[in-house]
Amino acid sequence: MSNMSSGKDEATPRPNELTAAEWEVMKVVWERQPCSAGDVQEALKAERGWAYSTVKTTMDRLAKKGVLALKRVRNVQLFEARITRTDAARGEIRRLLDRAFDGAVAPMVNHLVAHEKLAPGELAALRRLIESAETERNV
Amino acid sequence: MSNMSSGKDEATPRPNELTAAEWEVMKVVWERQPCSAGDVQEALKAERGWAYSTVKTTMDRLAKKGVLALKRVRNVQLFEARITRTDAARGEIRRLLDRAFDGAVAPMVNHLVAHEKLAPGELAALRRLIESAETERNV
DNA sequence: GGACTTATTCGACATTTGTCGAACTTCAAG
DNA sequence: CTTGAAGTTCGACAAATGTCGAATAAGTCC
Repeated sequence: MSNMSSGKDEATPRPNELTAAEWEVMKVVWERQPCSAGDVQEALKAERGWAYSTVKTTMDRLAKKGVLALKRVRNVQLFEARITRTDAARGEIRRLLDRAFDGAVAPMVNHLVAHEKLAPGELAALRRLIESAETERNV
Repeated sequence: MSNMSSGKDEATPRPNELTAAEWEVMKVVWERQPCSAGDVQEALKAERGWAYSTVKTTMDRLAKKGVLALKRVRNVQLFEARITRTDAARGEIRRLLDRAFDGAVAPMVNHLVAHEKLAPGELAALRRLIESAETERNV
């Protein structure tokens, strides 16, 4: 017992988990890929005061992890995401789900709805979303 | 500028974030607190093969962080949680929310409902939960 | 070609986390 | 008091993360 997903291993044996810093740069990459380390550093200069090398190191590690693809054009390296933001989010959620909610989705959503602030309209939107999900199931 | 905190630093300046290992021991503590490091090690012996010192170190760090309270009884130390599991979950969710969803709750719930597997009944339960939340708002 | 501007490469360092083992302190008994 | 078992303290270590700066390599322009 205690197994996992039915075999389907590709180039990413271990789940793609991004660290805080990695998320920061990935967000920029997803927005303006393909882009160079300089582009990202530029974009983040305001919020984070990261030095070029900090950003570059993070991106290199990301590339080593297979999260970013890299190709050179002239003397510049252009990075592109190998995973979508949704994929990354899913990995993150899985981790949280396992760590804090023993893998159960419902309790987590429950917690979100019960303890986090949701704008009035968001609740309605969520209800609609769930309703459509239910309908989908019953079709 | 940027920062004039009306001096109010106590024991928990920064949000309580627990690491994977810490969650593991905290889950046990929440279940059978007050308890000793030995108790926790015992309880986790099956799943994790952790040595006593591993568990103890983790608990000490937790205590240092202020997440666990400690009192001695004779020559034994008994630990007790200073935060509830819900608090911890909230901290975890906040972190994920900020990291991956730019702080927006709705997109996260959306993702959960749309991409994670939910048992048929769970959707209904969730819908009910949301409905009651909506009602609460309108009362 | 030389001077500049840009990127890139590498290696470093401080922290945090995951994991321990060895040495030492206490108690309760014999 | 002597002996153990049970518990505690400390210090270590490797790997992962956050962050850089200095030394290099590559183009660009006159």
